[in-house]
Amino acid sequence: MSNERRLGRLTSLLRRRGIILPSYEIYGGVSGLIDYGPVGARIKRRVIDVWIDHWTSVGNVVEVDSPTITPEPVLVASGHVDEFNDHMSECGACGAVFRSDHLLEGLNPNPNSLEASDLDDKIADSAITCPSCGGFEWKGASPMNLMFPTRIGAKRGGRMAYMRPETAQGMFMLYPALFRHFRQRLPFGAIQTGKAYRNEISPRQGMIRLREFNMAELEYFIDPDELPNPDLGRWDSSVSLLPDPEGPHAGEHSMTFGEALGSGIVKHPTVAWFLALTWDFLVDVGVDPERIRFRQHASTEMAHYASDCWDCELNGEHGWVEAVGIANRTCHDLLSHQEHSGSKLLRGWRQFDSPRTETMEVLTPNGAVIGPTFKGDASAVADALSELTDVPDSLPFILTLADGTNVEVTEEMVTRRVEKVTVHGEYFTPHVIEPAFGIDRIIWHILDHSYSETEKEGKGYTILSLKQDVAPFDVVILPLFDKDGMGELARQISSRVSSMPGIHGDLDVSRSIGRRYARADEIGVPWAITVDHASLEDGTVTVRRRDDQTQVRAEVESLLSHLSSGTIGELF
RNA sequence: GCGAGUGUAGUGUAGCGGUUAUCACCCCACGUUGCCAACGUGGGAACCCGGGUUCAAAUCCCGGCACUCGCACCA
Repeated sequence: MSNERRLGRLTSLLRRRGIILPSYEIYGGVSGLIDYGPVGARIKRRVIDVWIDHWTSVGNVVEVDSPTITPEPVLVASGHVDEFNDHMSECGACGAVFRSDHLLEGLNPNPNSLEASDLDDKIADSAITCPSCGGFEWKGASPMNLMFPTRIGAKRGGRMAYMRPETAQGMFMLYPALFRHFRQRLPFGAIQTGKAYRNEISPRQGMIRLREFNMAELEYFIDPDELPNPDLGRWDSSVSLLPDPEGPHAGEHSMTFGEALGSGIVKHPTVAWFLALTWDFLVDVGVDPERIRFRQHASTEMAHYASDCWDCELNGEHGWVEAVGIANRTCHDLLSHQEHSGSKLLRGWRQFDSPRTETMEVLTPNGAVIGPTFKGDASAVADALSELTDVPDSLPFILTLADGTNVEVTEEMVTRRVEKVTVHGEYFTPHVIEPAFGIDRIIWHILDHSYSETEKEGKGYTILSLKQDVAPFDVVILPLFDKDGMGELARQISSRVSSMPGIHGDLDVSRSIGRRYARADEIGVPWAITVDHASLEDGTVTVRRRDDQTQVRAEVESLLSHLSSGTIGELF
């Protein structure tokens, strides 16, 4: 079976069986948008459920949910409005499109900060020709915003907004509530799953680059001065790491997460811990461990907010694809939101082990002199004195007020004193470690890695070996024939299975038994229960295991209890 | 966004100016069948969208949309 067509056959299967399909197909389809069909939606739901369980079980992580519509100022503060507004120049001769600032690379100190007209002028002044055809017929530079703009409010007065390009900002907005929820004690984290939107120029590769996609992000807030000491010993197998190609460890390494942290390749212990937890999650949902690797961003490709960034890449039909990004965003976001919004709630409190007594020299203003001397400015002078950190050794001296004016402060105006203050702690801006998961890309690789084309009695046979946790159905119930009461018994069992919490069963009565096994194998149902003639007499059924197609006979009651406890495997 | 190629039932395809639009899988009903895509009979389902050329268009031309590949883009 030819390997280059495997991608096509897998895509056909996904469409045929209602897993992944193009959106709005009867209207011609829209590039970059996909539907999860009846089977795919179930897989997606379960992948997300596993993800939420995985992170909330860390303990100090809670789930939140915030809007996808985001007011512009939030995204100005986060840097997305600038970062997503690259100007593009189009060659009028050959139609090629380039980033305007890339054309000016090396000719202008900071081309990224220029307006469209400035860019056009610079390109004209520098006589830059089209790298593609050598022509000189540039059309005007125009901004290409990768966010979907919208307005909040009807008619003209609406506020400018964008569909969120990531879920993270919503969690930063909730920081004050989280800080209260966790009783003002770091570290803690918030997770959120949901849609994010990026108006990609040309989405390609099926569900790898989408315009509307499913993200799952954790923002984990830490005190940068407290380095945790996570126990990485339980991850004892080696993983593939590709450190910064411009750094001292360039090249591919195979080592444990503990070794990666110990050697300094991974800089922060929390980052190392999250790399390990990410690996666990991916393996749990059925990604092939041999096709996972972690790649560190070079400092030149780092996102605008990150100080250390690792991509978790998965290998499949589209090559190595970034599926998870784990970034140390430091205090960038909270600090920027603090500056833009003026809020003082975006900080943590660091309690000292024991209160510190600090003695400091202060100059206490002498109102009787300052008042008459400075009149209206007197209170500004008093304020400036109280904020003085370095008290001058000698008087008089020149004091700079908040509005920038300088005044002379003489001996009579102040009293020099030594003050003792007891400080119990200090405010700081927490740092954020963010694992961001592209759910669609992960689902793609689960499907890719689970899809196997085998032979059965000389004919091609397809199995999707999904883990039970992410399979669309836990079990399919099949009467051997839909007659003699076998169909009725199967329906009874099916309705009992359906009432079991967290268990999904499917009933299939049409066509031959072999065909129904094949249909179930093709969408990854791990177990099949068959009701046959013996079932009518002694209350037993057969249980078939998808992965090796073996069957055992079991009592219905015992089978159902194994099903609810997730231990069907013990029957074999 | 540019260039090239490709769009036919749910899937894979044949047809390349005039066919009742081919074949297979598929799906449904009935029959048959004592466990792995069995069989019989009957049935269902398609020319991407819009314009043009022509007596006649799935077929030729133009535009749009989508997919694949290359270039560019991918915070």
